[in-house]
Amino acid sequence: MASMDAKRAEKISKALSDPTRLKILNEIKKKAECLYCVDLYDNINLAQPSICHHLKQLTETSIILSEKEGRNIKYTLNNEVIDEYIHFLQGLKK
Amino acid sequence: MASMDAKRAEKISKALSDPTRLKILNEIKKKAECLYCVDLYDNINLAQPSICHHLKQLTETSIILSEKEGRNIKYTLNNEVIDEYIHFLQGLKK
DNA sequence: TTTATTTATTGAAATATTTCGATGTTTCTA
DNA sequence: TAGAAACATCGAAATATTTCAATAAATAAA
Repeated sequence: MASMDAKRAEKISKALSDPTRLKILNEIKKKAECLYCVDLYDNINLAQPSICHHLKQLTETSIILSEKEGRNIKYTLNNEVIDEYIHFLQGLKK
Repeated sequence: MASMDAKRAEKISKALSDPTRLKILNEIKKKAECLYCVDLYDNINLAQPSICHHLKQLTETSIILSEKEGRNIKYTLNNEVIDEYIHFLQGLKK
C-alpha cells in the first residue's frame, strides 16, 4: 500500500470534515453501481454550484473517482485512498 | 465498539485537518509515556495561545485525553476514538 | 441546428478558523 | 506570602471555507 504523509492526511481529513461531503459519500455507497451528479440534487438541499464545489473537493483529493459518461459524470469511492488514510491513522497509535 | 455517526466523524475529521494538530499527535506518539504541553513549545513554532487552541480542539473531540498533574497537563492519545473513526471510514466502503 | 440537460466556473457575500498580544487563573517554590 | 511557571481565555486581525446567482461549456435530443 502506498504510504500517506501528514500533509496528505491533512487534506483527506479536511475533505471529510463537512456534512455535505459525508452525505455525498453515503449516497455513493447507497447506489448499487455508482452515482451520477444529478442524483444528488434530490437528496442534498444545496444549489448546484455548491454541490459541484463539494464534489471537486472529493475528486481533487482522490477520495472519489469520476468518469465522464456523455453529459453525466459517474462517481465511485476510491477504496485505496480510504485504506491509505486508515493506515495513517493506525500509525498515530503507539 | 461504540459507533460513530456522521456528525461525530465530521468533527473528528475537522480536528485532524490541521498540520499543527497532526504534529501534536505525532509528538504524543514520540514521547515514551505521555506529553506535557510545555514539550510542544520547543517543537511547534506557534505562540502559546495558538497551541492551547489546537490542544483544545483535540481534547474537545476526545481524540486526546488530558490529565492534570500539578501545574502541568499530561496528554495521551485516545486509541478508542481513533478506532471508532476508522470503523466509520470502513463503513463508507461498499 | 436549435434547444434542453448536465456539469463547471466566476465573483461576491456570509461564515468559520487560525493566529497572536494581552491578560487571567492555578499551582509550585523560594 | 511574593514571584515564577504552566496553561486558559479574550478580542481582534488575517485567512480560509461555504454558499449562491449568474453565466459558461459540453453534450444529447428534437
